[in-house]
Amino acid sequence: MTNQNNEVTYSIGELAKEFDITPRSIRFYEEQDLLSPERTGQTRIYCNKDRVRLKLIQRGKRLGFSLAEIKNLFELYDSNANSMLQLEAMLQMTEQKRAILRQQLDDIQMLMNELDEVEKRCRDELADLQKRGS
Amino acid sequence: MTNQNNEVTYSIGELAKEFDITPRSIRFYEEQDLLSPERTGQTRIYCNKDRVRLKLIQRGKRLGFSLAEIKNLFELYDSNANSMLQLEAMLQMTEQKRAILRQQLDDIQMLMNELDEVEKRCRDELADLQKRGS
DNA sequence: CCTAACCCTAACGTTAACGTAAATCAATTT
DNA sequence: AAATTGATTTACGTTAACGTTAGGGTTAGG
Repeated sequence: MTNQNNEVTYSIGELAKEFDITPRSIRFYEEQDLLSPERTGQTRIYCNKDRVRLKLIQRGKRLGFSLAEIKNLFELYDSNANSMLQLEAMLQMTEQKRAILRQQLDDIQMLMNELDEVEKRCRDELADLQKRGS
Repeated sequence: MTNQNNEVTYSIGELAKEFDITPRSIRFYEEQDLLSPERTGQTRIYCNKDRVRLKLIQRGKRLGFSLAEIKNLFELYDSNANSMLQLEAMLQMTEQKRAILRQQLDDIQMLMNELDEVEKRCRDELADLQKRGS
């Protein structure tokens, strides 16, 4: 659907289906101030910004971030800091998040290497079995 | 300390301090079958393998894995599969985990890009303020 | 002998992120 | 008109990963 400004809108059910989550979750995110959809009477109307946010929420969760941290990132992104102090605080925040991401990159790299080993051992065993078997 | 085989051992307190967690957590991991330390009477004695596992647990948690998934990875690694079926199941598992890690890599890349943007906007603002201020 | 610093078990409490159930309302469909 | 479909609020239930408290044992030092 579209609203009065000809923007695309979504119902809670549509978004739930698209992102494979329940309406309950979407309402919960709103309760936690991660979303703030319009209303038509009682029913919620989601715009494209809300949809993008849902995507970001999923991404954050895949990285093991809590909803509070994700909200924090939203505020970082939306923030219109105007004082030097605020701006410097923001730079600190971005650097902090960056550190976490770097750590995760390291972690992933190491885990991948281990998976390589497991897989190699596994393939060796398989080859061995086939040799014996034939 | 060292045990009868001249291997290095640790008390629960030492490991707790080293990894900056509580003894409670370490005992909980044992309850969940992620650790299985020796005992001397009632008190737990941890060897180097246990220490390594704790490191892996931390890493898994940083990536947002549940303790059950981490245990799963341990089993993957320790497993001495011998049948073709088991081996193929293991290869499936490693590929599955790999897919998750690839997804996380993508997620991290995108988040990093966004942080870049936030930071850039921030620096521009700061430069602007300083120009005005001087 | 007493205290401090460790260790232990047992068991209830807590927080995050929803799940689930009940009761209601509005718009279609049959 | 009755029933289905999809929305709403309210509120209690659930799971994971510990935190916390209570009660008790043992070894080193003063």
